[in-house]
Amino acid sequence: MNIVEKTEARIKEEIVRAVEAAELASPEDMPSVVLEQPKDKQHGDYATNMAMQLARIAKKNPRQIAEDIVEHFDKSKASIEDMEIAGPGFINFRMNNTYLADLVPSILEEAETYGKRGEKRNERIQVEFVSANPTGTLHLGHARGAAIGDALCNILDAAGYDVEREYYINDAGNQITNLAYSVEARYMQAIGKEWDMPENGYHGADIIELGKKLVEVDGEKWADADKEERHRHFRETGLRYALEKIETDLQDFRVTFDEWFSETSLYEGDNIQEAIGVLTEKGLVYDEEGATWFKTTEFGDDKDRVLVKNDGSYTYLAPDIAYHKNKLDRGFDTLINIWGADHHGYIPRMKAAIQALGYEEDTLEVEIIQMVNLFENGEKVKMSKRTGKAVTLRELMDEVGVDAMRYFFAMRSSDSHLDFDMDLARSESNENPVYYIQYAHARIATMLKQAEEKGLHTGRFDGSLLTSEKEIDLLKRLGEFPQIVDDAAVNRTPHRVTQYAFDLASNLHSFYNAEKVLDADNPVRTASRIQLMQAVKQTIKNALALVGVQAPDQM
RNA sequence: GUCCCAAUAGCUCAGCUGGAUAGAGCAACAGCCUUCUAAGCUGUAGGUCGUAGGUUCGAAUCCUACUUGGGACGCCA
Repeated sequence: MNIVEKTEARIKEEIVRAVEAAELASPEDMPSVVLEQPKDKQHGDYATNMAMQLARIAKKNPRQIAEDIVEHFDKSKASIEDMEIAGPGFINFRMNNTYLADLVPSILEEAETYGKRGEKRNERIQVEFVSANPTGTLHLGHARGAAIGDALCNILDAAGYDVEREYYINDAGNQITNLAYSVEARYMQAIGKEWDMPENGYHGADIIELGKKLVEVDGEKWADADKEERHRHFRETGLRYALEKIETDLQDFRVTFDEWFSETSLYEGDNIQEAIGVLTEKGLVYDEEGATWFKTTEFGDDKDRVLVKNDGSYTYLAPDIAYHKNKLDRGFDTLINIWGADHHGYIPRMKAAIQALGYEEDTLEVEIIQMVNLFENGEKVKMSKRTGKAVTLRELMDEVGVDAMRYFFAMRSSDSHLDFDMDLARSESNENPVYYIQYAHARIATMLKQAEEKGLHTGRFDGSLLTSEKEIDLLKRLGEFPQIVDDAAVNRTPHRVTQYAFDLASNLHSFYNAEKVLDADNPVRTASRIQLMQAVKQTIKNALALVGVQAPDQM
């Protein structure tokens, strides 16, 4: 806990104590204390609505309750200068804000761990995201999923959860067979044979290229090879090639995974039969019209779902249930799946599976990522100019850079559609929030460098000199950071962090224009402000790191 | 037809699990560089929170119905 959190906790404790002392509520009836920072500074530094919450319990007028609380409140318990009752019964606290300056040395000491929770929560969370089929390149939907998923993982980790990132490789279905046949066809064509592409083949240029490459590597040795062996080979190489490409794209996008989980591995073990077995034992499986069904309606789904088709093969759901059983068997407390909006209809049956396997419905959380629309020159970009197909993650990365993409994709609540303005993302101006924030960081870097050149960089820190309005604003903002991270983690809302970085940058720019840091005539204040700047710089960097954005020292 | 998400300033969006006069950014208007990066700052203007009900001390927030936009409703993955 930093000094701000400690102070807030102390105020809350004292509110509870005062309520009890005034005999307004017993401990059982005690509402949870809400302490908020009023939007309007006129209302003080903190406010609580406790009196209103108690109105029903104490059966008294809220303003009268507020007076009782204030009467029994010991102001010396926290750095409280003044209290007042306002509006319908708010109690406003005006703080003696000098305590805030203690933040600076503590942030500098914590450095890159500032914002991170000290103690672990002992909760293991697995986040599965991207999981794009290995049959093509990653497009923008995957990119947003990757940006939000990775940011969420960073945030959960910072908030004290044990996090594992996983990518589920759909390497077992028909699509992979099609991929194998497509690679085979391109290989054969590359050595001059007439060979038709499969009906649902992948016609992308990359597969043509792969065909040629395989000829370079192996010559014509596969032309007359045993059919089964040949198919296995093209299947494996096609897969490996596609996965490598995906992994490279993601790495360049600064997203890495702890685990790449293969669907095929579920088939190799007895996992799918086992999972179906568990459901069968519970009487949740039946046969009808030659297929095997899972009674998902028992758990609120619209209709029951097929597990085994009448041709004996599994639907997608069957291995997916086995997969989730596997995840649960690995001992995670919570599973978070990040899915595109087009998969939301799948949630009820997957939640049904989780419950059928004997777990609480909430053990699985599904975060739905809404669609991305690209805009350029004010117009919607439907297709890539280069390929005529959907714009890929790689293309956009080349166009606007990773920082802009990571920030833009994470900056909106995930359940709201995202309009991605390419001109804005590329723009090097204050309109672009990424530049705005990075510029704040770079500005500080410049100041620090000059301070060093002028020999002003060393000196005693005296927090009592940081009392201007802008300095207090900055300090308050700095103090919020751990709580923001915590909120973003608990509510699964990474955009809170992008928002915070922007607000902090805004406070910095505002301070910068109002006050001068480097002042040779005032070395102690200069040293104190330099350390404040270092704390701001560190915090901006930490916040950006959570969402995968770099913090350069110069622009 | 059923289900999910959205609807807040001209535009793009926040709104911290029900609180005070609903906030940012952009666009508009008016200012600020002999001073640490003007890629910045300060100010003004801009709102019936989609509509209608309901819940209560109090609703953008919770409930119901409706309207509009997007998506999903396979023995595809």
